[in-house]
Order: sequence, then structure tokens, then C-alpha cells
Amino acid sequence: MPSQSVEDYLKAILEISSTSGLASTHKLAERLGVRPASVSGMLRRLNTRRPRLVIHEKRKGARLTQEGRRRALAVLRHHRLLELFLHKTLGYGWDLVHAEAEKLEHAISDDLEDRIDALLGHPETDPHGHPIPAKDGSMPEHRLRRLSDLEAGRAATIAQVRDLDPAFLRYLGGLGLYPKVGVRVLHIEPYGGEIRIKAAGVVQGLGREAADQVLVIEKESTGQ
Amino acid sequence: MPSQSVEDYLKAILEISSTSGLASTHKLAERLGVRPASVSGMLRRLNTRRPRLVIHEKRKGARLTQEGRRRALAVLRHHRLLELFLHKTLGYGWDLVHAEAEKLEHAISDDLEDRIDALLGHPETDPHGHPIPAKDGSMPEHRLRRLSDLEAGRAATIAQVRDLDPAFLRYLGGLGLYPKVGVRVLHIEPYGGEIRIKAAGVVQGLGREAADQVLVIEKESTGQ
DNA sequence: CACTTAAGTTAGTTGCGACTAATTTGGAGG
DNA sequence: CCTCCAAATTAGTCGCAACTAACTTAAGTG
Repeated sequence: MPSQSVEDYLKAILEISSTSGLASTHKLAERLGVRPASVSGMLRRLNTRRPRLVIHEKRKGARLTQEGRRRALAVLRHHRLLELFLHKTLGYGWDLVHAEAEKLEHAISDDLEDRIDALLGHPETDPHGHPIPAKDGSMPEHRLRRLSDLEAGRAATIAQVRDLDPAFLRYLGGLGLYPKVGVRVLHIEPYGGEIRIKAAGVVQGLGREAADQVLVIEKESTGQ
Repeated sequence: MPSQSVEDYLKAILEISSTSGLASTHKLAERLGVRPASVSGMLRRLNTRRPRLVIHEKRKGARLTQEGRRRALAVLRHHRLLELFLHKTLGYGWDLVHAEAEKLEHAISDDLEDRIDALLGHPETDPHGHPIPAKDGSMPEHRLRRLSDLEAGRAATIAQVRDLDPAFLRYLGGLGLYPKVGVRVLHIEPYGGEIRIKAAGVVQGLGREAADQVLVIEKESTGQ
């Protein structure tokens, strides 16, 4: 039975390596709030341990074995189901669910997971639009575009928000920008300026950095 | 911030010393599934630590300080609220809630506790009839009698079940014996024999050991 | 090509909380 | 009063997962 620490490392490696190939000691240390030396130590253990959970290429970075990936996905599934559960059942705002789920994810049994999953009707995404891994470890990855990459005039539906910082999420929420909300790009100020969009019937400006964090699924071009 | 282990010790000391004065090393070791030597070690730490949580009288036993009691009650409150929450919201049977709550009690924040409490309508007892400590640390202790102590002919309402063993709880449940259910004692077989009761309209026999674990609140004697 | 520097690793330490083995204690019975 | 026994304690070890300090490595840059 992996400890809470090990689960945290596996989840972090999964998330980092999903975007940047190998997870570096540095990035892991940053994400886990731990010194790089501690990461080196843990990676050695995970690399050696039976069953082997991680493949650590010295001075290059770490990636998960099959088994490591399986366990990391189980933790991620716990996490995202819990986020949605806290949101739907207990009225948590989408800015607060992450922190709370971070602690609970290590404490729930498979049985509890199943019950939550059933109660929520076998949902596919969490409150930020992230896909919830299935029990068998499959996780549908839709091809998404950054809102900041859309051309002016295009319409799309918000699919996912990447940055989970509570203040940022409250900011987006204040603008009505949640997953499943439709947006249309009206104008793009050049040289990294703001983007004018219409969402929930309101025209508003959005900074480039914010728009980078919002992933959308494009609508079949229906002009306007 | 007390570790999970420390919280387990505090809760165990609270529960043991509520019936038997000082909590002995032996009983603590038994309840916590740990060797007595480990308990000695932990008691020394809790006795020394700032803030002091436990008063350990060498070779006599341990009891809680004010602060220790405060923290133990907070954990117990978490535990019992969670039991009820799992039961009401997720359909857990009363035989299974204890084990699941045992893990979750260490992981929930005060905020989550408040939300659960509110969702359940500020309940006073868990599914086994145990009182849920209030936030201020008060816990109403009703004066209860063992079902096995009632005289024949007396009517009572089941208030609480002490043994939390899942098999035992399923057994009681099979007989319809839950908190708030009315029972009447029909006959008591002498010399530790079985007790005949009528509960939920059905006449049935109950062993002495089982009846010892069922606490009732007597009804104003209304003969019959 | 040597130098600098950032990233990574190793070595050694710490605290926690379990363990075993050995010892001490205090009370009950002879 | 002594003996014996169960309970408790101490002493010492272990694994985990963090830390600091000191070192290596690799990847530029002038």
C-alpha cells in the first residue's frame, strides 16, 4: 500500500509528464513543496521498489511504469470525483474544491469511490472540466485549443480551466466563465493585448495570460 | 498540528477513560493495534510535548489535559458526523460506517465539517445512537440502562449500541433493533439465559451478551 | 576550450512512530 | 515476607521521508 507521500509523487509525475515528457527533479520539488534533494531520494526509492512504480533516468527525469501509472490514475480519479462531489453535494465553490480534495483523495476506499461515482451518475469531468479517469485507467483526452489561440469571430465552448489557483478561478467565475459556457471571440488586440469576448450574453475583455489557461472546444463554424 | 497517530491516541484515551478512569497502556495497545511498548513511547511524548495533551502517571495510566480533551472531542465529532453522513448521503449500512469514518476523520477540514453538519441539520447522534460532540466540546450524556438490566414487563426505546463490530451490527439489524426502535421486555431467563423481547411487533429472543451492548432509555412505566 | 551556473545527486542527520528484547515494578497468593 | 506474574517501561533498532551541506554534471557563454 503506497503511502500518502508516494501517492503525491505519482500524481505529480503523471501530471507533469503529460505535458513535458519526463518529470524533472526541479519541477517535482516545486509542485510538491519539497527540496530537490528529497525528490532525488524518493525517486531512487520508487525506482528500486517492488513493484517498480517509476523509471528514473539519472539527471534526466522520471516517468511512470505501467503499475505506477495505474496507481497515479486511481489517485487522480479519487481527486476529481471528490472535487465534483464536494461541489454538487456540499455546495463548495469551484475555487475551493481542489484543496479539500487534495487531502481526502488519500483517505477514501474503493467502495466509497464507487458510491460517489454512482451518486453523481458516473460523471466524465470535474468542476474545472478535467476528465475523470475511468476505473480501468482510460482517460479520454479531447483535442482542445487555448481560448487565446482562437481567431476573431470564432465561437467555442469552454471545456477546461488549467490553472486551479482559487483567486484566478474566482476571477473567471466573476466573468461567468465556466466549463460548458459558450464564448465568441470578437476581437484580438495584437502584441499580447487583451481579447474581447462575448460570453453569457456579455461583452468583456480578458487578458492574454488568463485566456491561455482557458481551453475550449471549437464550434462548427456558423459565422455570425 | 497533531499527526494522525496522535489523533488516534487521543480519541482512544477519551473513549477508554470515559468508562474506566485512567486509560491503561494495555487497553490502549489493544484498541490501537499496537504493542504496549509503542504506547509507552507515545505517552511519554504526549506527556512532554507542548502544548501538553496527556497526563501520564507512570504505571497507572493516562488521561487527557483540557487541550487534549478538546482535540479528542474534535476528532470524535468528525468521526460521528462522517458516520451519519455516509449513512444518509451515500447509503452506507450502519455496520460499515465506522471503518470508513475511521480513515476520513483525519482528513476533513473544519470547513467541510461545518458543511456536513449543516447538510445533516445539526444532528445530535450518529447511526449507532452515540452523541455527536458539539463544536464547543460539550457532549450530552444521557443516563442509559442496558437492555439486559430491564425488568420483565418494562418498555423502553433503544438509544445506543456500544459494540461496533460489523457482524454484530448486522445481526441486530436483522432483528430490527436500531436506535429509536421501541422494545418491551417480556421475560428474562435466569442465570444469564436469553431475554425475550418484543420489538417492531415481533417477539424474539436475544442473548445476554448482545443485550449488554444495547442501551435503552426507559419509557414512563405504562404497564400493559 | 575553460568558466560559470543551474540542476541534480550523494552523504549524513533528524523526527516520528512503529518494533523486539530486556528490565523493572507493584500487587496477589502462598 | 517472599515469590511470582502480568503489566509497564526502557533501551536500542528500523523504515520512511523530510532536511542541509557538499559534490558532480551538463549545458551554455565568452
